[in-house]
Amino acid sequence: MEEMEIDGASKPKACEQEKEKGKRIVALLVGAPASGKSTFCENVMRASSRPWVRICQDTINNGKSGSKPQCLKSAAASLKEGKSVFIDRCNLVKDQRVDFVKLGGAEVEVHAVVLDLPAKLCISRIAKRTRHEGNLQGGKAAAVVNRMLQNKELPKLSEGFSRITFCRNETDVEAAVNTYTAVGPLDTLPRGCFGQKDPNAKTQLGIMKFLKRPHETDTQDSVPSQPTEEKGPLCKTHETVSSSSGMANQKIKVSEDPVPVSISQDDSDVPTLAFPSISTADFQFNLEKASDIIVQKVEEFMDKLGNARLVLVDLTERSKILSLVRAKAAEKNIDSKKFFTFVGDICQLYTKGGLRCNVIANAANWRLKPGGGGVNAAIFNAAGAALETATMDRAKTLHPGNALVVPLPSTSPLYHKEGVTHVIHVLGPNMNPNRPNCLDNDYIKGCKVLEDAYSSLFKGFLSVANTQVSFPRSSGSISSGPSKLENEISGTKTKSWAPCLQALYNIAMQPEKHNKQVLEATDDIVVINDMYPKAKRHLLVLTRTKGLDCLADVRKEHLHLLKTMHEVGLRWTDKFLGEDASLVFRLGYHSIPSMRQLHLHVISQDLDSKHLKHKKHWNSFTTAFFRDSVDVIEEVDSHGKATILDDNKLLSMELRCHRCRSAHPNIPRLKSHISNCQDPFPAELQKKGRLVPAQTNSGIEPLTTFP
DNA sequence: GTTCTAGAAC
DNA sequence: GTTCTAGAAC
Repeated sequence: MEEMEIDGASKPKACEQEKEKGKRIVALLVGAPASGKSTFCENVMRASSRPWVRICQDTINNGKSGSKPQCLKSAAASLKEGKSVFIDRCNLVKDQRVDFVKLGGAEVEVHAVVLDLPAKLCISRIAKRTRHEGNLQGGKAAAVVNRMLQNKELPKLSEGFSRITFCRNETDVEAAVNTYTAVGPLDTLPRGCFGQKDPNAKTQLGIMKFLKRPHETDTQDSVPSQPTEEKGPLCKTHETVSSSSGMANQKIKVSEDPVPVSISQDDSDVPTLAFPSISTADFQFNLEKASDIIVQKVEEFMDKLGNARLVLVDLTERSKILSLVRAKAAEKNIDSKKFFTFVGDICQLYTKGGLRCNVIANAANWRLKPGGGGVNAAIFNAAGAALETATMDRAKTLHPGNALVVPLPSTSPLYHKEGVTHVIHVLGPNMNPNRPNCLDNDYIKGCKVLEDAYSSLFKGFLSVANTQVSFPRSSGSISSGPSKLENEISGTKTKSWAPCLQALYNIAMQPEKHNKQVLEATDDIVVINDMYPKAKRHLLVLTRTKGLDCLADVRKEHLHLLKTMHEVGLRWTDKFLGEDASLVFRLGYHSIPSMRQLHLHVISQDLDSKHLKHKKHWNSFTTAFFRDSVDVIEEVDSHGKATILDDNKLLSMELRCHRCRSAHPNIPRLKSHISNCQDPFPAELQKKGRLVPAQTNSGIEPLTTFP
């Protein structure tokens, strides 16, 4: 069909049909390692309507690094298919670029995008990438990056580029991403040099685009105003109620035309947290009590807010919680500039409501996963995969009363459409018996948890508000707070080991269906052998309580259960010790388990098993990551919850013998050591019955049992 | 949770 | 060349 040659050295000929497609683009990324080249490509490709292909020398060879000719060949082939290509390799000197420039022709224009970021930023990113490996990559990386940058030759138009974009900081990069994202299949970009390099440079499109009101942008997904498509109550409620009392709904007109009406120009820079009422929807928390708590907590935080604002949001003006809160806030004379209620969709506050909120709160579930309904589903939906990834990078679970601040990657639609820079997940108390951790109408506990939830939320917001400018400005003097670095997170990986994650849960729920594995079952617990024992004897005591998935979920009401599990575990150690008196046992929980459903490990301290293969296996049983059952019981008894040591460092710590504490370079050497080490266990372990030996040897305190 | 494997470490 | 690990994939 098409006749052009794919040999990189010969320029492709245009044929008539192709003119209709618009010109293809070869965009050479130019930048040091970790300057963000791949991220740039991914960010553009995620949202662009133009067919792009990223040609990455590091992965072109079936995921392995390949050669320049391979890249050239692949680029030519993609161009032939009508696609535009990103050349994702350093391209720091002219010689490395020249062959790619030759791909250009009548129907193919060649661009350079220069990610000329500070060397120290690239180096720190590399260090970050490899830090957990515990080697000295950081130092080496610094030398490599510095040397590469010393020899760099910035591209010039005279090399044959029709357009060069220089990015000197992350704001420039964002702008360039926006610019390239907006180039549709038939569009072209202005020719020339853009960015600070050229004094005659025109202002970059990207920044202007952002500063325009959203309906004016020409991004691919902006559609003509069609109010009939709107789903939320906003389209029915055209004007929010304003009361003449001290506390009012912010007076915003929402017309048929979804053009936002700014409250005032100044407001766009005010750090603003929009939050839904926590726990009052699906979790069925009493509205009166909830509104009291909201107002009380808002009042507490009022004088810490500075110029920041809090906005309680609900979908409908008939919202009971909004009117309750409004009335109570008015009663307390709370400054309505700093705190007000707002009717609208929390995912479209700016585009549909004209309200700028740089931070929004999500009424999350304990797993921090999308789904369910209501606000959680809506926010994850609107924010895209980037939020899910960014969230999972920070935490896997959240327990009631807590909040988790997640900087929103700039790739998220919520970021570029709504100006949301952070999402704060909050989990409140649950009064709905059909949801996990139901408090069974215990409002004493419930109110405490809800108070904690709002405190955590507002604290999280303040930490964000204090460290960043809420919205990009035209001046280019954007303060790049610490959170900016987080935009590096690239995000489409999703984890899908759900089936094995559920295995323990399934057994606990239906032990009768797992006869072969179950050693013992009562109404409260199930005992099984660990499927991959990490010692001669290793079994698990599972709770059968629904919604009790891990140690973080454990509260005082589970104290009796914890004691039962411990007693059952001890009973099994008796049996094993009768068979082999040389064994010593330890009973405890992993701080963050991999598998769902709270389970107590009962594990012999030989730690002699072919299944113990990795550092994290070893460290999960021999560092503070392993929480001794006796300690957990004591902590839950006295503080209502157990200490969770959720620190990846613990699992990647150096390998040390659990008896003599000597360090070993790798698992095989460690194993060979422990097979001979006869040292006594550390004194710490010999206290409080953390160790369970055959009999009470001298020096080891008697077992702790729980009546 | 395990398995697989590239590439680092030796 | 062989051993070992970390990370991806499942």
